[in-house]
Order: sequence, then C-alpha cells, then structure tokens
Amino acid sequence: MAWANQYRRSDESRRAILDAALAQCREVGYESVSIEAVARRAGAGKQTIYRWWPSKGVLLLDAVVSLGSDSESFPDTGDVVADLTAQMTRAARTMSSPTIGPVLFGLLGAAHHDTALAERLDRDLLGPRREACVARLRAARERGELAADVDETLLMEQLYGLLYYRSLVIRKPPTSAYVRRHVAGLLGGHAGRPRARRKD
Amino acid sequence: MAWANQYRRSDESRRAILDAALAQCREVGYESVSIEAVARRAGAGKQTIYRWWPSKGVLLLDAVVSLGSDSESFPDTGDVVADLTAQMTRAARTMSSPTIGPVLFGLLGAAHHDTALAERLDRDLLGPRREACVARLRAARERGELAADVDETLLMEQLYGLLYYRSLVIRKPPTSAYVRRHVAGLLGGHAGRPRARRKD
Amino acid sequence: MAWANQYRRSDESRRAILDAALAQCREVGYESVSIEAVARRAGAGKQTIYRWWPSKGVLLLDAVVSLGSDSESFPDTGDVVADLTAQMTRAARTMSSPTIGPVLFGLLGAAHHDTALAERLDRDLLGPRREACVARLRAARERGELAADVDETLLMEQLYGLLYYRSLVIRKPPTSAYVRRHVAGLLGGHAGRPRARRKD
Amino acid sequence: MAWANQYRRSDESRRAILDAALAQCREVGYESVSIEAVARRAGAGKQTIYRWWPSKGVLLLDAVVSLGSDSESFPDTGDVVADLTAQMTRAARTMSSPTIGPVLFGLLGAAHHDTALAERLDRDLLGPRREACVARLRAARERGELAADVDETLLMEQLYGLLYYRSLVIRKPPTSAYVRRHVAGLLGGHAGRPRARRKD
DNA sequence: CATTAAACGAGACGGTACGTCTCGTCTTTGC
DNA sequence: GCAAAGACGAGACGTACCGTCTCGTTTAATG
Repeated sequence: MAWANQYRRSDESRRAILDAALAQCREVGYESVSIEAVARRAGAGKQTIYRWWPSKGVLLLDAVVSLGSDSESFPDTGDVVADLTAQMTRAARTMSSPTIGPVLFGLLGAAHHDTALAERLDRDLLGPRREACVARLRAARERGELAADVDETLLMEQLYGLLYYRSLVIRKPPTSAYVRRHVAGLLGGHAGRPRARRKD
Repeated sequence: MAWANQYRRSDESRRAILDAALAQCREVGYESVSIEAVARRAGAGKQTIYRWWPSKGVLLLDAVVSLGSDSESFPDTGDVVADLTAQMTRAARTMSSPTIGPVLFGLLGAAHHDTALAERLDRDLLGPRREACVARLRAARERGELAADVDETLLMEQLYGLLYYRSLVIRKPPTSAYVRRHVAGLLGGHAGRPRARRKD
Repeated sequence: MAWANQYRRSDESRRAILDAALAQCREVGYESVSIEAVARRAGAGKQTIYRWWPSKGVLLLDAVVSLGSDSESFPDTGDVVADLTAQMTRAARTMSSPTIGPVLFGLLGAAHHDTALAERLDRDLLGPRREACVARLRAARERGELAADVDETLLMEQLYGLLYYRSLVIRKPPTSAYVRRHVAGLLGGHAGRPRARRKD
Repeated sequence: MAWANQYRRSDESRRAILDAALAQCREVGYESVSIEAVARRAGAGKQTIYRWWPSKGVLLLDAVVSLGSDSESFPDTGDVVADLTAQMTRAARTMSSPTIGPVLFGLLGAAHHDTALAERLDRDLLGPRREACVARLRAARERGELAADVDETLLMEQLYGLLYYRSLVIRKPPTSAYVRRHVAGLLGGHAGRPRARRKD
C-alpha cells in the first residue's frame, strides 16, 4: 500500500474514515454511500476526506484493499485442482461477505464510467489476483499437470467467471461443493499426463 | 410487456422517458442518472415518471427491456456448439453495447440493495435467458450430444460467467473467436456420443 | 410592495422566512446571519430562500420593509417644528429598536459593496423617507414658516444625520428631549416670518 | 499607537498583515474579509494573526488606526468656522477614501454585536476625534465666538452627523462647498458676539 | 355533445448531499 | 525555537436532486 503517507497527519482519522465507509456501504448500499454520512460517522470533517481521496469510488477501493482479506497469493502444494479449489473457495467467500461484496460490485459498476477508478481497481485489487492465478496455472502446465496447449488466460477467466456470475449476477454465492465441481470440471477437461492425481 | 397500460394516456411520453433514461445512462453513467434530468430531457413532468415507475432502477430496467434486443430464445439447428456460440456471441455484443452495458451493470449493482428491483431484473431480463440456455443444453443432452451426467446448470453458469467476467469485471468484451474457443472448450469437455460433429 | 407575487406558492413560508431572518439578525448580528440558519429556523428549504431573494442583504431588507413600522409620511399639522420633532422621534425609536437597528446598520454597511442592494435600499427604505422630509420642509417654506433661502436638502440631511450618528456611530440612541432640542435648534436658525409659532 | 508591542517578534510580518487586511477589505468588502485570505496575502501563518488579534474587527481597527491619516487634533487659528470647516472637510475625505471607508463602516456595523470591538473603536478611533471637536467648540464659546448657552456636544454631533449621513447612509460624500455651508449654517445659528469674523 | 376525471407539463416546496471555503485549534517542519 | 505551512473537526456556502405537492391544461371516456 502506498499509504502510511508521511504527509498525512492523523492515521487514526484515516482508519476511522475507511471503516466508516465500509460500514456505510454494507448498510445502505454502494450507490447511497455519501461522503457526508461517512464523515459524520467517522467523526471527521468532510474536507479531510476530500483532501485524501478524489472520489467515493477510490475511497471505497482503498477501504476494501486496506482490509487485506482474501490473500492474492495462490497456494502451491503440487496439486493444481486442490490449490485452485482452495483459492476459489476463499475468493467466493470474500466476494459474498456482506462487508466486501457490496463494495466490490459497486466499484465494478462505477469503473465503467470512471477511468481513474478503473485503473486503480485493476492495479490494486483485480490485476494481482488475475496474474497470480495465471501464474499458478502456468506452473501446473510446466509440470505437466495440464495439457501443453492449454490457454491459461481463458482458463483463469472461466474459473473466476463463474464466481462473479454467482455472486454478482445471480446473487447466490456458490457452495464450496459447487466450486469444487466447477474447478474439477474445468481442469479435468485439460488434464495433462497422469490425468490429475485427484479423483474429485 | 405488461405495458401498453390502458390507464396511461400518452404512450408518446412513455417512449420519450424510456429513451431519455437510456440516453442519460449512456452519457453520464448509471449512478449519475437523475429522474430530474430524465424528465427534463424527455420534456416530461417529474410526476409522470414517479407515477409509473417506483425507482430509477425499475425505470432503467423497463427501458432496457423495451429495447428487446438480444432475443432470449436460443437457436436449435441440431449443433449445440454452433448454436451456443452464436447465442453467446450475440449476448456478448449486447452486453458491450454502449447503450445497454452501463444500464445492465448498474442494475446488477443496484439489485444488491433493492430486492424489488432484483426480482424484476430476474423475472424480466435474466431468468428467461438463463432458462432458455439450460433448456437448450438439456435438449442436447437428451439427443446425446452431451454426456448423460452433465450438469446443465453449472455449464450454463460457466458459459455466461466468462461473458460477464469479460464485459463487467475486465471491461474488455470478448472477441467472437474467443467466445468460440470458450464454448467449444467447455462443451468439448462434456462431449457425448459422436464427440460433436464440429471439429473446432 | 411588489410582493404578493402571483408566482409564489406559499405565502406562509415567505412570512416564516422573513420573521426568521429578523429574529436571527437580532440574536447573532447582521454579519453572522446565515441563510442556512434562517432556513432551519423558518422550517424552510434553502432553495426556497435562494429562489426568491438574491442575497442575504435583500432578504433582510425585504424583512424590515415588510414590518412597515415607522411610517414614511410626515404629519402636517401646520407646525413644522412639532411635526418634524414627532417624526424624528419616531424614526429614532425605530432605528434603535433591537429588531430593526441591527438590520438597518448591517444593510448600510453591506450596501457599500453590493450595488444591487444599495439601489433597493434607497428605493424601498431610505428614499421615500428622505423625500417625504424634504417635501414637508418645502411646504413649511412655502407657507413662510422657514426662511425663503433655506436649503431643504441640507436641512433634511442635518436632521437625519444626528439620528444616524447617535444610533449607528455612537450606539446611544437620542432621548426624545434631545431630538426636540436638535430639531428646534436647526429650524430655529432658519426661522421665517413669525419666528415660528412654538415657544419650545 | 499602543502597538509596537515589545512582545511581538516580527514587526515586518505585523505590517504585512495590517496592509493585507486593508487591501482585502478595499477589494472584497468588510464582510467578505477572511483571516484565511489575509494570512495568505500577507505570506503569514494564520496562527500569527490569531496570536495577536482576537477578531477580524480588531485586526481591521488596528490596521486603520495604524494608518494615522486624518489627524485627530483640530486646528485653532482663532476662527471656529474656518477651523471646523477645514477639519470636517478632512474628515469627509478620509471617510470616503476607498481604503478607509469600507473598513470604518464595517467596523461601525460590527460594533453593534461585539462589545469588545465597540470599546476599542471608541477608545482608539472615534472618542479622541469627538473630544477634540468638543474641546475646540468650547474654546470658541469661551472666547465669545459662540453663544454662551450653546450645547457643544449637540453641536459636535450635528457637525459629524451630516458627514456620516452622506458618506455612510447616502454613499455620496459631501463636496467641500457643501461641508462649508453645513458648518457655517450650524455655527451661524449659534453665533456669539461679533457674529464671527468671517464673511463666508 | 357537454361533463368530468385523470394524466399531463411545469415547477414550488422541505429536505439531503454535493464539493468548496473558511473558521479557530493544533501539529509538524524548515529556517 | 519560532513562524510558515497546513491538517484537523466543524459547519456555511450556493447548486442539484430527491420525492411530494399543487397548479392550470389537455385529452378520453362517459352520461
């Protein structure tokens, strides 16, 4: 995090603002979050928010990033299917958490009309996870766990796609069993040498 | 459409309002659409909007539904892969259209805190497409084009998942070639008897 | 008054706003009157104030004019000294009233940097009283109560001058005895034919 | 000047602040002067202003007092009419100067709700001039230039009254000819022994 | 037909929030 | 070791919309 800025005076107020923003979003929904209400709730002046964050979107992005939940690094135990299932399950849980879910989906919508927000969203939140997933898939392919001709990017997007579809579009977060079938089905179709060690 | 209400006086004004709402959304983004501006743009009184629509979300949902683009019925030529590819490509195009995209993604976000909107969104827009897709997959399975143990719902969600992931999350709509590989890959993994007639 | 505007909807709210403005000014002083507080106190929306009054100054001017105290017409009993003494005493009382005083002095100050306010102030409040005074003095001169070469404008300004000096500059409103001596002294210096009928 | 305080560190910054305050008042009007803007303009820290002046009013009073224009001492050539005319003309010029006028009128208004300011205003600015005027009139009476029963205080207030009336209320500063007629008229009405040496 | 009830455009109303500015206090930093 | 710079909580500025509420004016359907 580029934060812990040496020019900022009160780190206490920064935390209060981020927490208030998250709480507000959880309670009233992304669209109804107002800087006014966040300031009131945080016991901060509005100017303090406007001084450090250019928009509601960036504020909420920072707030969610500052939580640091849902580590972006993928486990690598040597078993792709297991590793991906674990990570996807974790991601699904994060997306459907009442604190992070509303923020995330609000940000995704807002990013469509706010270029600056879109960039920061990719840089700070989405990009790293995407790349970590692709990297994990590549490692598996190089070890022969996946077919040599597999398209890791497409695979990654299919993997994440269902998660977003269930959490965002359908608003029915997948059970972990469902995630397991999802991952196994997708990777099974591209199995490499020993047809994967797992039996699903 | 339940519309074409016999109590409504001016169908002209209804169209003007829906068009104004879509235009406004395309120009300023979902969140910044205001009833005030829509009324002004449509040359209508605010009360006329509030009389017929309970919220901005429902107004925009109606507006997008009234466009009727992206037919919900799936083609059935006997070739699942071809049919699904065609329909998915059409869906991808719709999602990334500058008129419909912003509305759709705004609605998806808003639905997270507006139950009434969520229901209408499912009923009028998402549900029918989902069911049509499942029905088409079921038909294919029954004809032996897909393995007997295939889970059509999961498959449908994987199919749509990528589209939403690319259009909504990544904001880089898939090319039709990409969609083709996506569909072929997914269905190929669950091929039935004659391993599908297509050679991809 | 050009008021009782046919485009205004709620005359009730107009009165509430004017009263709130006066009360506020009496309590916190002209400079500290805020539109925000007036609106809050009147139970009105800020926009309602901004819709009808261009500035705090004009609002307070309207408020004080709407009180209509301190009639602008001078009595004419045939005795200039008595008539002017009466009117000047009335004016002094008005200027030093806790409701009108602060408003008036605030307006006079503000008019120095607000041309529009200055014009309305002259038109609605100061001008008529000035002219009425000059007219009364002219009538006296024509009847021979005052010397034929008297300068009514200068005399009027001297008459009012002391009132403003005491009320505004010194902040010690003149007693009515003082006003009587003031008027008698000034007019005595310009006595006409019968050296005025009064013996003071 | 009671200033040139030995506790003050930088006299340079004091001057810069006073000048900035005057300039600001001339440009934007008394009411719109803000400590913030004065500090910015003077290149000073806000705290430096708050440290030495309790309020905007006192700051501006100090600023105008520090100019020292419009000497408070009345000339005494032996001719009251001439002396008072000279001093009143000087006072009128001061009041209508674009630098001092706005400050003075703002202070007079503010004094109505700021007791501390009112006292300092009287002590540092108004009182001395008033007393000097009364003293000059008393000297004239004692020399027989004015009638023995003249009320010097009333006369002084009439003399100054017109000046304030013209400068502050009417916003049309008197010409020097007008001031001459004003003074001559007032004093003529109370002439003592030799009907004054001047022939006006 | 005339009557009449409603839907219409317009926009005032009491409000909330916007993003900016200033208040007066408090803290840091650089000269 | 002080003063500039400026962050801070607070709250007013004037504007934009919210959703409700009259206003007169169409406009259709009825009696």
